[in-house]
Amino acid sequence: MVRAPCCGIGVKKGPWSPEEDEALVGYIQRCGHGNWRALPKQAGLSRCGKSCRLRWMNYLRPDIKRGNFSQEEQETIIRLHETFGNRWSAIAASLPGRTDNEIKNVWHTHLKKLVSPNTSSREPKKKKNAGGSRSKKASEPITMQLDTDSENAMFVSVVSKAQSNSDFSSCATDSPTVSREISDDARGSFSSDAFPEIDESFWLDALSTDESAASVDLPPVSEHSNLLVSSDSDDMDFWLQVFEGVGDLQELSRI
DNA sequence: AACTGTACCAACCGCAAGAAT
DNA sequence: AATTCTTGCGGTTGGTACAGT
Repeated sequence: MVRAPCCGIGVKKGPWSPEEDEALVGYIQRCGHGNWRALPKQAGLSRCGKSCRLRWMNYLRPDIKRGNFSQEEQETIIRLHETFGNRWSAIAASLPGRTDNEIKNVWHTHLKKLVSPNTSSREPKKKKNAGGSRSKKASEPITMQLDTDSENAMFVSVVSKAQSNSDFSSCATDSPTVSREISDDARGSFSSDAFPEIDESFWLDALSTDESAASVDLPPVSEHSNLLVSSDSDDMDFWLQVFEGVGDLQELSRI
């Protein structure tokens, strides 16, 4: 079968400008994204639909949670990677607000180093930055601490001495509001400068009025837990506790 | 202060699956 | 049933910031 070329000549590539973001967000807010291929033309963008979709899904979506990954999220990724391998979308489905692309990046830049190199069998191929690099941050001593006493007894704390208060904040555990703050900060200049009119209410409105936006809402975490552990009942209790904890944090972060 | 190398992240590319015709 | 179209996914790359020398 012949696949139509994604991007024709004259289609812009590279980083998105604030104006383009604004056009894309504005269009999706008004009309949704029923047809990604037709969207760029209708929105007045010189981008291919694929690029628009990626930008929306990975950055502009209102439910994106930006900022550092909490220890719980990191641990969840590690454990889910044990189950799913490189099925990033499946892992992302269990981490509300996180994108597969972001998880993939975090895995390759941080978490992969935490697990045994032997687990690379799950990764079919890799050609770039295959170790041997002089690490500034991630190669700091890492401790995997199993907490057997606290309420979060099933969490394995992944702690980097250098990252504990830099790369990876403990936002989700320290304060449920911090992730929101980080998210807002991390949205960068366009949301606060180029998009002064887009505030929290905008995203809430977009979520409530745009059915397409609503379609990306993730089902309750507890539903995922059933799927996740269906093949490994030994982990059932673990994941129930993990996702209950994450779910609670998500709820709190919305307050 | 300048240079070099690494880490990080956003974005692109190609493939595959599912939907539509 | 076959073909075409669209979307979604995973792998990979390029640019930038920053730490180390």
